[in-house]
Amino acid sequence: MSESQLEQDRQQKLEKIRALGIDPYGWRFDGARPLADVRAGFDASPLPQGEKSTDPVRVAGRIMLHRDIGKLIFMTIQDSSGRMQVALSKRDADEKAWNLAKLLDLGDLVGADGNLGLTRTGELTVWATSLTILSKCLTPPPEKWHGLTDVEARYRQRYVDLFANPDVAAVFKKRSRIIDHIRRFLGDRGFLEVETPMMQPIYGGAAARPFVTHHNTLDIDLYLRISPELYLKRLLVGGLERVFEINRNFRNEGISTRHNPEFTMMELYMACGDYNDMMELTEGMVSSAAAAMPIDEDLERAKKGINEKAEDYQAFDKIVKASEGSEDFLAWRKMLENENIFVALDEKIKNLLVKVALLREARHLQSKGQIVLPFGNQLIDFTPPWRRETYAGLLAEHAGVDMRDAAAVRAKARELGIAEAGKADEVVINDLFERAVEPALARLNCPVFVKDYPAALCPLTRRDPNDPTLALRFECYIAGMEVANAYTELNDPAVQEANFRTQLAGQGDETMAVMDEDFVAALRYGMPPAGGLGIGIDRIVMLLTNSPSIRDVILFPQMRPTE
RNA sequence: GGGGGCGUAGCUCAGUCUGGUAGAGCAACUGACUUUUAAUCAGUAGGUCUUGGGUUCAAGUCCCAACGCCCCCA
Repeated sequence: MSESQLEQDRQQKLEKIRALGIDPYGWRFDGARPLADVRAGFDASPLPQGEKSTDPVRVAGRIMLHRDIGKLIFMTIQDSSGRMQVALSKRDADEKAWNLAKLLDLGDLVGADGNLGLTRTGELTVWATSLTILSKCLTPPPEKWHGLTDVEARYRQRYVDLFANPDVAAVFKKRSRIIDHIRRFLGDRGFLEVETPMMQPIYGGAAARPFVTHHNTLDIDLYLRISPELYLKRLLVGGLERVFEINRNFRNEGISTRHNPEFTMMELYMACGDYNDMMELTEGMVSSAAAAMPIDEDLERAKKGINEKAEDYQAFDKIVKASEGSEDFLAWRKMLENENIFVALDEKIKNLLVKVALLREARHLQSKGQIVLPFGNQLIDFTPPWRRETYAGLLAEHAGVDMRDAAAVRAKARELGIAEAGKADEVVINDLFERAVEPALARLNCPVFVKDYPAALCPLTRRDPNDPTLALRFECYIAGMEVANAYTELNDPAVQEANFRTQLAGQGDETMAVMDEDFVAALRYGMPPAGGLGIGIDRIVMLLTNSPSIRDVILFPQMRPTE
């Protein structure tokens, strides 16, 4: 790899640091306090202007800004909690620290010991007396103002994205918080977290193409799981009445803004329950996770983003100030759009303004007890209870047809330009649903459960005992995304075995395609009736973090290798 | 799979329509500066314009193909 001039410059500085007798790749550095804690714990009141606190403080972070003004050096360092200014004065710092400071570059990791004080402009600053280099940054970091914006580079070099773009780290902190929340939510309700095989000799539990791998010693092919379902159900047989697993599934299919080949799924099974329990769990789990999202922090960050980036726009202050007193989002939004100056604004600034508007409204609604978060240009209301609609009801409402009237369904499909000739009835119904109903669901600003699918569409699913044409299944749609899928589970081994055989004969289009004799054998011991639920964690994180692409919520999304 | 867009300095972007010496800001280098904060000021340097073909006296620019990424549709 050839080094650019910039990298050679940095390499030379590294040698100069070594020549000072300093190891540019540092060692254990104890006691550095998170920058946000230092800031929060600082009390300026006993401190006269210009004076420094006598309490020593130790901090560490990456140098994001560096201002060398001769005999005074200011740096802004960043850790995962925030940023802080560190300053050295030639008069006060020890000589070694001063010489080192003169050799530092943007991106270097440093530790500093000193005392807190305010500068003339009131900026909280660590006035460093000694300085430690923790690691030299040999590759120049992205531009300090715009960060790393190249989408491809952001995904391929997430490690740069994370320190260069603070919003990115915020998303992944939220992701961790959401998953933690789900674990506790289920733990509180008596669910046991388990881990079942990711490498399966027989894959099943979903309709998907698997990845294949090979075990050398056993000399067998193994499949990366497409679902943990058949193992979790075995645990129900074993007497673990409530189990869940949060882990990866792998599906050998396309990649898009909503699909990554490996994705994280929460799957759970509840003995003696049914799909109604699954609805309650879904809305409880997701809405409480939504309520735990830090809207205030998001709002502060978005406002800061505008303040920094919109300096050139004179009308900007006016727009934001006008909004301060307003709790009426719609009026504010309208005002924004009517302002001539708004129309003239840069697209990025406009988006930020809309984002602030949506966050402000979400906060307002949350203060009134609703659970609302922004997603794109809309607000999603997660407040339970969520809407429960039947498949047939939605079809009647949005397509104007009776699901059981095959002729009417076909006529409507033709009217909408769907090719129906030669297709089975259930396929036409499904096409019609996708065309006529799903777009309407996508426009809703709240989650909706779609339940009681036509049995013909889910041949392997347990039927409604009162109406065998209906399957006891629901999917949950939020903002047009399918985020949850649940069933009242089948536990009759004879029916299960027949389903496997039907699948093997090439019929049906859901669940297992491969006979799993051990699974049938397990059912023969008796599996309790149960509700089963799968929730796409990545999609939930997308919704709760206002991320339009699944790649924005997966740290290292799958990319085609270069060269 | 189909359609559209993008790829220029380490980073962020102009330049492509209308072919004619490859540009700016940040970053870097040299110098000045003890309260800066996107520090400032003066000067210097930095390029296989994704890759490969083609058209042309001349290609970052036009044409074809490949590679990678993004968006929309199925």
